[in-house]
Amino acid sequence: MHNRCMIDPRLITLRVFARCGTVGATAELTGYSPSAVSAQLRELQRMLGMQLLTKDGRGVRLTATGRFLVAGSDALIAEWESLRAAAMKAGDQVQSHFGLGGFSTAAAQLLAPLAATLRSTRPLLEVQVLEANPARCFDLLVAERIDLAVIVAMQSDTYGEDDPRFEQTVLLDDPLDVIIPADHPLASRETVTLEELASEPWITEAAGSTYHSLFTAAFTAVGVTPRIAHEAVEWETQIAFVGAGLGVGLLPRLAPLHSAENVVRLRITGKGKPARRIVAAVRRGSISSPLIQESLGILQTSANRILAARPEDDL
Amino acid sequence: MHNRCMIDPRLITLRVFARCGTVGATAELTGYSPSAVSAQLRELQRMLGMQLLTKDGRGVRLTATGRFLVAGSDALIAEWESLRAAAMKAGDQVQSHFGLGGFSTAAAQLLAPLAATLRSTRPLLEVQVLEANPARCFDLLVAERIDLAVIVAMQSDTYGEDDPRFEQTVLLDDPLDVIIPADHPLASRETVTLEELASEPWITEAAGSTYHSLFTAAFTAVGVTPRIAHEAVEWETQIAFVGAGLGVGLLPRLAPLHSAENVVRLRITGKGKPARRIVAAVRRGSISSPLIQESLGILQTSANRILAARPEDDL
DNA sequence: ATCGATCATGCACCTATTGTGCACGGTTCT
DNA sequence: AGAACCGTGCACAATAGGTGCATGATCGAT
Repeated sequence: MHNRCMIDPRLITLRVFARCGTVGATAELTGYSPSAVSAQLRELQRMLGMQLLTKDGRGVRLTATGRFLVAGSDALIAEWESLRAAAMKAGDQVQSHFGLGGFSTAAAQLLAPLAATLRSTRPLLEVQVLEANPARCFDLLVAERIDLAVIVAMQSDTYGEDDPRFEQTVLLDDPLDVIIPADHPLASRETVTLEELASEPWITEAAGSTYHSLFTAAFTAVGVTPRIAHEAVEWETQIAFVGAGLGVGLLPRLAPLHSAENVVRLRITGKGKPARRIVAAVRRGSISSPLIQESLGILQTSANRILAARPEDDL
Repeated sequence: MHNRCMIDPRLITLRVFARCGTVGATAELTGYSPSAVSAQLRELQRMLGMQLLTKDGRGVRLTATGRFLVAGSDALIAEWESLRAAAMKAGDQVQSHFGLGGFSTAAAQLLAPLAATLRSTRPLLEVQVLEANPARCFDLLVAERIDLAVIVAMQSDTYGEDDPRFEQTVLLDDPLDVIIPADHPLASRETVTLEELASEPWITEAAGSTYHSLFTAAFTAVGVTPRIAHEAVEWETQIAFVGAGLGVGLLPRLAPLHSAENVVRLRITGKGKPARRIVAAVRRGSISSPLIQESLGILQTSANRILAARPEDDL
């Protein structure tokens, strides 16, 4: 937790609060206790001589001044990250701690190799990996709990693609496959189109959950409205449902099917080739840091290796 | 000492160290003990994972990385000052502490009225005034011990007129007068030229001291090389020397002659009208802060009042 | 060459900041 | 009315961060 420095940690806490709106959630995200967050915010106001928060029902809310300060602090944070990165580069220095974040399949296939490589090339560096969904990864970046995140790009309602707080780099596009029961009439095919599966009962994530938008986007692209029969939270569960003959589903190429019985994975053809875009995100300004640069290189290498293992028409 | 905040105080300490070069001097300027400064710098290096200092003889010296960091931090500090000022303005907030610095005559004629006015208009604000020479005022600004300084502009070897760390505002030009013994042949005149006094024995500050450059600049402008007979540290002493008939001297209009016996003050005419320029200096970015703005207004008013009391040909 | 001056730093110690855990009061929803 | 939730105040504990003194290293002057 030594990462929170240089810029007063209380300001970082305020930024996290601005994101999640309650003291409790801020505490959870920053790793402090609620009382600590409360005390920090109070102290910050006292120190700056500004009223940043107002009572609002049973919670608290940012004042106009508070929102102004948070908005303006983006540039300040970026300035510092940039200076730090430049100094690290100029001085050929090494940092001691590096926090990584990512979702499960990314963690397995991209972050794990990255961590392993870094561990061998930089033995002094203590690498910490946190598994978290994309939205939380952004939160953790803001909270300075992690320094680099590998996530699925999504037009989140809270974090845009060009958010001034981050810089994002595309690593690879991960196509979505169809999984169907082994005894399904189409199971012997190599490829299918979504149109062919339009009338099937679909299994997906709950609406509003992390990757649900991938599902809807895929069908929107081809103008088909699927019938959602079942909902699952984990890929594993979804696979099991498909194996039990409850319906069909979409599964990203990177998500392993393991040796699931009774389930077949088919590539999707047709005009809409659904895919999820996997990107690396860092705090704005920090991208020129040598460690970040090296990490992005390693990630890109892993991504390229994955791409190289695919049939050409899939790239 | 709550003023040092937001940006890690250790970085401020590093900046002060970069200015004065030794741990001891940094300690004196910042108000810490030498051990504290040493510990801070050590901790800063550990935290950033950068080597900022190297042993150099019996002292320490900045590494290239250290210099880089210090240079880059100018923009960071300015960014924060700017954000803070904007937030104060946007939120119509008040700060609780305000540090002023200036040299003696400025303190008497400009800072004292300013402090008095602020005390009445903003009773909650605790104003602290520090008397210090211009170079030290800049140091104190960097060290964040003061927020505004009223000084004599000078082409210092360490702080230039367009230093990226400060913003300066001209308040007024304070002409230099000649003081001569009352029994001097020229004492009955209203005005003199420096050429007329070229052969007189001059009394001045010690070479290298704060305002000595004013003296040399005045004579350089008219191409005369004065004979320096005596040296004094304080204006009072200089006046006493003149009163004792030891020679003649230059005295800024703002410096009071009190009721010194045997001494006459004469205006200087001729092509070179020597003057010292009095300016207000603040940390870059902070100039748009409401409190700074109000202070500058008050100072300008005081300055205008002083100017208005002068004969027209002297403005 | 020696002695004193200067400078940075380590150590013992102390203080004050800043964290946690728990209890409490206010607010909203049912 | 009651339950759930949210923020905050308080006692207490840990730790960051300060001072003062002693020490070692280096430089300059005698």
